[in-house]
Amino acid sequence: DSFGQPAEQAAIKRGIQPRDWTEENIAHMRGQLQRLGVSYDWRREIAAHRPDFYKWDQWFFLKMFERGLAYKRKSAVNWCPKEETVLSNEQSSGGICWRCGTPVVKREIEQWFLRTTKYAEELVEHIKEIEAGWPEKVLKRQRDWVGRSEGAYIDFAVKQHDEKVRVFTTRIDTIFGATAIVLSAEHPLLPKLLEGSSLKDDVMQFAEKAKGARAIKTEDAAEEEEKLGINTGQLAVNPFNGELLPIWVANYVLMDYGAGAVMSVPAHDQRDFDFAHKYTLPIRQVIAPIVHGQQGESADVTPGSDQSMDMKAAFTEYGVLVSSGEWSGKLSHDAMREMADYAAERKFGGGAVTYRIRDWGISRQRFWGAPIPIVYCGNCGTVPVPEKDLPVMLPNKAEFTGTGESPLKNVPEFVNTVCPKCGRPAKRETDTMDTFVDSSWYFFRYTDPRNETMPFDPAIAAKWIPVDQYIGGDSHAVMHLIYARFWNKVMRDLGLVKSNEPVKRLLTQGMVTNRVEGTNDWKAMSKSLGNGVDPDEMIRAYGADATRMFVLFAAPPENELRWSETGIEGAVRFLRRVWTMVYRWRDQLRDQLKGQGTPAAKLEFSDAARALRRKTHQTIARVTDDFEKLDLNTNVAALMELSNALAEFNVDRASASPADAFAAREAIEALVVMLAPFSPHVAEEMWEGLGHEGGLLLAAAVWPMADPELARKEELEIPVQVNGKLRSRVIVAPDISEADLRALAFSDEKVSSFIDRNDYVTAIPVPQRLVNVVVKRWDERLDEHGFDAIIWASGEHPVTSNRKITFIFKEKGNDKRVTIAEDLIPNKAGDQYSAAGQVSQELEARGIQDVVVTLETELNRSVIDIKMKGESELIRVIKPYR
RNA sequence: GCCGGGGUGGCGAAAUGGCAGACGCUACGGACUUAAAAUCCGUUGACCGCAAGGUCGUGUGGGUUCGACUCCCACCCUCGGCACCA
Repeated sequence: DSFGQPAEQAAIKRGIQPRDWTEENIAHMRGQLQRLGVSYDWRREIAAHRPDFYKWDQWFFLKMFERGLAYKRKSAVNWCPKEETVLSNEQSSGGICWRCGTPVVKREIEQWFLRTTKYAEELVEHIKEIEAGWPEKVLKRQRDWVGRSEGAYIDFAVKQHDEKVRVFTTRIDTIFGATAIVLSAEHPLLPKLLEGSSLKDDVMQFAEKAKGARAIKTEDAAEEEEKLGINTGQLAVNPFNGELLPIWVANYVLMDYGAGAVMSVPAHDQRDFDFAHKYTLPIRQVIAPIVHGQQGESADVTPGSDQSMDMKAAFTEYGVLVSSGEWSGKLSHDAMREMADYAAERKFGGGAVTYRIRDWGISRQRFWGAPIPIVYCGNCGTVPVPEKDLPVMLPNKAEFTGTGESPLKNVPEFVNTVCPKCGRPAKRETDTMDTFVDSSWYFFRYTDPRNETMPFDPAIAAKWIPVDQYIGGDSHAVMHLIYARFWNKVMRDLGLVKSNEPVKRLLTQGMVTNRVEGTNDWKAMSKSLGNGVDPDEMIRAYGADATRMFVLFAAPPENELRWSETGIEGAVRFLRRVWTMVYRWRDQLRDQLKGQGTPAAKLEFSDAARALRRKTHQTIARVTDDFEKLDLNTNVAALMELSNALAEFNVDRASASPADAFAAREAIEALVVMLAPFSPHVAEEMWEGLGHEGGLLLAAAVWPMADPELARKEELEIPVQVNGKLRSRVIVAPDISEADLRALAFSDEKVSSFIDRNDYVTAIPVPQRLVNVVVKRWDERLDEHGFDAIIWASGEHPVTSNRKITFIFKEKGNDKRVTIAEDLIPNKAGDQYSAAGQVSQELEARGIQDVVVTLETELNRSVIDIKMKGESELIRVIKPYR
């Protein structure tokens, strides 16, 4: 993306030609990227400023021109009246010329536009095709940028004129509350309406002033500006009720959105409300909030009256219509639909969709961009340059004065040409294209970079496009990424691509920022701020591999990375450790490396070797998966873990047995291969060190495959919680059943120590993860369930070594204790049932329903289950036999 | 003002609703060294305890859940975007 401002600025400042400056930079950066080992396919390098590329910018322009997608119209630019030049937004910041301090004015000049508005609907609609792969924050900003909004147009007839004022509203349901019509200062109808009016001069003067004020307001967020207006003295007719409304002109109505005019409904729009307050226009409430079926009162409120005091702000929500003729009593949403239909039937309006997106102005009064391929002929007018004459070449040299005018204007060989139609002398367009034009489609050119007859061959592009993964900063969330989507749709309609969207997955990469010296600000590195870090210096100090690894390890890619060199030593150390292992172990692993070792199937692996192999295969699986998700930082962490595991698996053992050697070789080879994407140079060296010299380069080696069988854990250490707090751990087989896991938790000694004799206990086993033993007091638990009585398990613990169980009920609000079951000895099957049965009976006798009691004895424990009403879960009293 | 992202040790950061702090940096202690650097070993969320161990802890307050950094509600702070879009 080599066209644009910086090259031209350098030309102005240093008297160097943009082309030379640009080519120098490209060469420099190419060198840096290569030194970093970034493996692009350099045969596909392209640059926007080279004629074989910008020729196609021009070609696309011509195609759009043919189809009416490129057109010219007058449009405002920032203009310094003293220097008579166009200023960029930055140059006119604060409303004054950056050089001479003269107040900036808006000036209308002819400019070229691309009709992005034609694709407004698709730009919203097709979001659903990409939303799975794009960050929500980007999609949100794109939706806002397009700014689709549904509403209605309404035409208001102007009294005593044969004219209509059209307004757009999203709240047609409030139309009975309209108390004025407000036009933009730039409204084209304004002069006509004022003809012959005594107010003409005053109003036009106001309009001029309002326009001027707007011009000065540049991007330096004009503070909440006061709403100013003037009554034109004209009246408009509300088509819904025939009411006459005064027509005003005001500074807060934008010409280039909707219809350039609004109906003012002070009661239900905050801006209209503010305006009405200032100019004491009536405020009439026609929407009432829906409150418990009650409908609010409607009221005509004039400022100063009691009612207007009540209303501190507009009520902008939906509600119920009041004082709205036949629509009174309807809900906003129904009314909106019906009223739009009503207007359509009577032909004074109807439902409509508007968009906030504007056509894309691509004219730049600059040198360093693709010339717009247009010729102006005194005879034939605006004539497109024929395709065969492309590219329209930028001249090699120009004068850079920095006055703000296109330097092309002062290159006669460029400007003077002949008309392609009639052959008479003619002049070229001297504006060049916005650089976003280049960036809108450059990646398509990668697929077919040297094509001389087309921008790219559709058949070749079809293999690559849509892009699987696009990476860019979120500063491009709207401009570039909207234009690229627009361009894709244009190309689709030209038959060049099939898909609606150019990019399936988008990663918005975070900036690498650095402190700006002398401040506390962290800003993206840049030359002008002097906070850059030279990659070459990093490479010199730490090497390309450690630099790469550190940057990828330090934070996830979408985070901002605040630059700091503390930490990069860690990457150096890590690589050095792996390096040392490779060269220290290569002799012990020699047979394995030569492929002469015993095959794995015939080897007996020790526990440690099996553990190492497990780690190896787990790491392969994790790294492979994390690459797919672009979780590169955790990816590096995984490699470090494998390296740590290898270091623990020490070298003497590796030399001791073929099985250990096998495991070590497997681990270290996998590690080296997986290291390659991060640190390619050192990995390649290590690969050679592992005995692959003369064979395939590591860059061409096969990515290791994870064997799930080997990655599987042989046993698991399962944490045991009591009431959510970690208390113990048990070692289990990975396929242990829930029941066994539960039993194991109950029998754990540490767990038992948290269980009081009068508690009841249950457990939530989560296979592979943990067990949570829930211990509660019986009374709490029963209370929660609304039982009338409290059970105590008393005397000896419910099932004890002497196997005596005693249940005691304590009635609520009564201290009397009632023993319901005593001396139950669950010994044989029959006894169990009778014991359980006895408890059930007693419970029922006391009016406690829905309780199922079972009693079971297992090898080393006894359990009483009591099933509470409405619960599937068992509450257990449990005690292991001693 | 509206919209969006984010708030976890001294720092960068991990954690399909299931052991908070993986991995690394820093710092501290130790080994090696005449010494330093490098390297290696150990400690490193806070608090209590000689220890075993315990208590607290993911911005704040509530909620859901056997269980919440993770889900829900309200609020605070912060970064970013938009800012008269009818």
